[in-house]
Amino acid sequence: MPETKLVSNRPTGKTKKLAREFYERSTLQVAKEVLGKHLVFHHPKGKISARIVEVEAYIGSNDPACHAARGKTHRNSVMFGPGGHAYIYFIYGMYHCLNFVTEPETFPAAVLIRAAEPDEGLEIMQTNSPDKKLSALLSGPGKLCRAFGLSRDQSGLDLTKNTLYLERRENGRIEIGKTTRVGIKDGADKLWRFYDKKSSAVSPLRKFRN
DNA sequence: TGAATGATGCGCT
DNA sequence: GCGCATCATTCAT
Repeated sequence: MPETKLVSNRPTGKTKKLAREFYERSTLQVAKEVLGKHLVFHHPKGKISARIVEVEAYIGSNDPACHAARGKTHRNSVMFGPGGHAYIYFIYGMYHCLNFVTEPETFPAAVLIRAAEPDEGLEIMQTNSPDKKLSALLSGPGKLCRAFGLSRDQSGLDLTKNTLYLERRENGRIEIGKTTRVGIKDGADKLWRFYDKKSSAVSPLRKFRN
């Protein structure tokens, strides 16, 4: 968890950055409210941002699909810490997934960021990704991390600092769709996947119930 | 248009 | 060794 030294070009004064209190609440609540927020990453090559449109909740040791279900390990230890940190893990030999740790310290839970709409830093993302089409750049958790250049090296980053964080840039309501989570075996009954119904950037439709 | 599969490497039993 | 919070490709309908 290196604290990358990068200069923030965020304007001083009134900040839109979400604070610790946003994350240290009920995971389902945080998951729904993350929709429409902007994910910002100060990549070594420049600023990248995207509007989050699809998430999933993984909640505590009683959720069999949650990485914390079988206790604390080196990999998942970030989830047991305070909310407002990044939990990034390596999966399927070639992809990474980005999560925001939620709930107060010792309660292991997180929100998986599954898809977003590209905003700033398009060229950087296109350089990082073999995909050139904007619509496909961030439409899936593995692709999102690849385009952003996020890996385990960034796991544990404090989202209240200036490298990786969330911003509130819009007001108004979002029409939220609710389905089962993708790609899991246990806990598949829970409707803990949330997405912006108006967005076309959600991950490819597989077999969702609603 | 949807199901099946291979790629690829780490974390944990 | 086995399984995995994925994705792109291949093959069948």
